[in-house]
Amino acid sequence: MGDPTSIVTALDVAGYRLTEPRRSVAGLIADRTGHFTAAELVRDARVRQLGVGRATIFRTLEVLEDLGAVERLDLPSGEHAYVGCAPAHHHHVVCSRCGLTDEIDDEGLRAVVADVARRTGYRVDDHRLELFGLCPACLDRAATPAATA
Amino acid sequence: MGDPTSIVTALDVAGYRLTEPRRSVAGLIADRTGHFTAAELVRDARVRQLGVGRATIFRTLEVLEDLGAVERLDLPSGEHAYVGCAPAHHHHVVCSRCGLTDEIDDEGLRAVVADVARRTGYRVDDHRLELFGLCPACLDRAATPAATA
DNA sequence: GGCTGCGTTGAGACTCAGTCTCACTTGTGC
DNA sequence: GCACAAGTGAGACTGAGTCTCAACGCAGCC
Repeated sequence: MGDPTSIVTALDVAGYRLTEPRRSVAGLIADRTGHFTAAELVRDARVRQLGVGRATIFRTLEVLEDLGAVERLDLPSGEHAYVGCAPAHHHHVVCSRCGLTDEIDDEGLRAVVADVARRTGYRVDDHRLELFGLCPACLDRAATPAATA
Repeated sequence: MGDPTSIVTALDVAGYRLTEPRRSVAGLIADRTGHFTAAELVRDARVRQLGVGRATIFRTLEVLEDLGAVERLDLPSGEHAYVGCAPAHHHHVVCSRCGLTDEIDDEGLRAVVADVARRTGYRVDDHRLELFGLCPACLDRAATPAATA
């Protein structure tokens, strides 16, 4: 995503302290294009010698998830991953090859959820939709015979 | 769900051996109405003194998931749970209070998925929808003032 | 029914994600 | 600059899930 400022701002606005470790984690997340696991951030922090502890990374991710600055995904493999994203209700389509994610708005799904609620009698409070497939770039690469090796 | 036969049959049809531990696990799953975790099955097996090992329960769940006889859910808490279900593509609505689950067919969602694919350029191969809320029984209970304690 | 091969099993060691505790540090308001 | 609460790092801990390996037992064959 490239810009840690929005994450830092979100923390500031929510009344959290802007500490050095939190800025570092924001930077790590900003440098990620696709989804990432907590373990990957821990590894990144170690490689860059940021001196940020494991516990801090988990805590910061938890705070950022609360703020909606990152969202948690459950990959088909069962892994828990995160993506940096805008703090509004939406869903993600995830490239199974390169890990790139795109945000999808809630528009079409709302009718589906309402329909399910009507048919089952449930009151639906929360929902999660995740789509997995190939992003346009990976589709292109897959279509080019030379690249299939 | 009440009937372990369908699970046992699914194993048989797929060419898996019908062993005593597998029948036991099928029985445990059949006795469950809502979702359950692997850890719960392990506990159940120990309580009923079935002599089924932890590893066997994990392995059997993996096989049954492959066969589509159970499906894995990711609860909002981050826990991995399973539900026994029919081996056809569908989704689940889960009661956050009692854990009851209902199956939803894929009907309305297909258009949403197609629309997302068109707009993002992704080729969507797989998707997962999970709805969380209150089942009709829990809604009733919540509406009865005496029961809200 | 007995034999045999190999798929399956249980026990337990292991890995790894995530949580918790606690003494120490640091950001922020005054 | 100071005080204090929020935040931190280290590391112990927990629990889910995996892996290994010797032993077991199901199912096909005679």
